[in-house]
Amino acid sequence: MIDTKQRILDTAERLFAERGYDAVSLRHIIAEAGVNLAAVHYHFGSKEDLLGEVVLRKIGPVNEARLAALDQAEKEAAGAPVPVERILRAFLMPTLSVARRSPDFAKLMGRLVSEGHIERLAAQRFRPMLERFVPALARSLPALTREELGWRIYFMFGAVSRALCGESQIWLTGAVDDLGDRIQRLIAFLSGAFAAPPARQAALEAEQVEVTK
Amino acid sequence: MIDTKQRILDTAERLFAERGYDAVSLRHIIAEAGVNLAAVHYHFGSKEDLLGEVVLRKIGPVNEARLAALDQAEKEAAGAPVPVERILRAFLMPTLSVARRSPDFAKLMGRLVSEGHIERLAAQRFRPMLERFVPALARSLPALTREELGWRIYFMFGAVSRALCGESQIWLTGAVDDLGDRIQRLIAFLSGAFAAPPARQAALEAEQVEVTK
DNA sequence: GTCTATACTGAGATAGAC
DNA sequence: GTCTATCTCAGTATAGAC
Repeated sequence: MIDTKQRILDTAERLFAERGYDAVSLRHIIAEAGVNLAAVHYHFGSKEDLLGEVVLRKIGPVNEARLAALDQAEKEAAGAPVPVERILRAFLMPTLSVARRSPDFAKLMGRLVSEGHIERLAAQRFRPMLERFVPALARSLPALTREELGWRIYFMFGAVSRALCGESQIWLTGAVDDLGDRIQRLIAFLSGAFAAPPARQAALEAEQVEVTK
Repeated sequence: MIDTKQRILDTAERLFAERGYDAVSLRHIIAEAGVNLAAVHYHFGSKEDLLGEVVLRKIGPVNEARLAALDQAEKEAAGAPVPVERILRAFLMPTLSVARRSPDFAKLMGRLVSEGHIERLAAQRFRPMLERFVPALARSLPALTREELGWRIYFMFGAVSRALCGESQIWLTGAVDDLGDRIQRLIAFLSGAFAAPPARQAALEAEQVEVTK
């Protein structure tokens, strides 16, 4: 078959999205795709590289939509700093858009972010997008040092991954579980988080709570 | 040996903390502990259950310290709602305290949180602590519905896990990497996040950014 | 260049002897 | 309680057919 590679990619994407990376073996994939095990390694090299190609194929359009949304927001701001919430919307709404079409993929993305795979897998695809968003945020948040902002963005990804792949809130029961709602709540959460005054360095040594072993 | 179980626990804790759950095989553990492979399954049932016992053993004192710190904060508040930042300190400082003594364990905790293992493993150990912290937060944040607060706490854990186990910030170079600093920054970040006004439900349908496939 | 068949190593788990 | 032997299943590597 000339489309062996495509069939592997499509099947892998579906299975990874449905059940997660670790839970899906290459043998599951090849069985459903109707190809040989070694073909996977021939075309992709390894299971992790296969995951990488699955992700990269989807992440490109998302990041382009993010950049387009940021362009639009900056045009509307007409030279003034773009409100943080507006920047966050530009960043998160394309995710929601993709998630609506393939909800499982959003879960996979969340899982990959939380497991730290994304940074390694898609660094080159994220960089151009981040190189626009980080300065935009920096402009809108002049009170933050670059370092402080960097950490906040880092923390942000943790919260984003929860919004994307989270399912069980052990302390809540029977909560409505619409991804759109979650993203809205996330944007409110992050807007406040970025707007917070920077950490006081002096506070570090101030308090020492000891855990008695 | 009568201390086979202890030796397995101690060795597993060290290796899991140093290299992560997935990266450590039972065969690594038994080799270093000098016990038989089947002994692990006899005493713990499975690798995951072993991880559970390792975590539970450490998490108890941390949560007790958290509760004690919250008690102290409430005493100081003398009946008034405790400031959110104070509650966050009560929650996060014991983590820092443990992390200072065993930095690798903090990383393991962060990893487990981000992978969603913690909720399942330590639900019963977290519940009593959360049943104090959630109402305390609710009192200090009357503008938030219980649901909104629940999601914010959920998002919080995502950010916490990044602070605990994060290492590489792909868009920053040469950042100082002290865990105490990270926690301080995290507290500032979360203080703002919790204080943010609640998400407007109406906003959900307002904006539709399409990703052109 | 593509793909198949098969083998290799290491993982977690288990049955049963002692 | 402990240990040997073995099972199934994973990801990976390679030789060779087309």
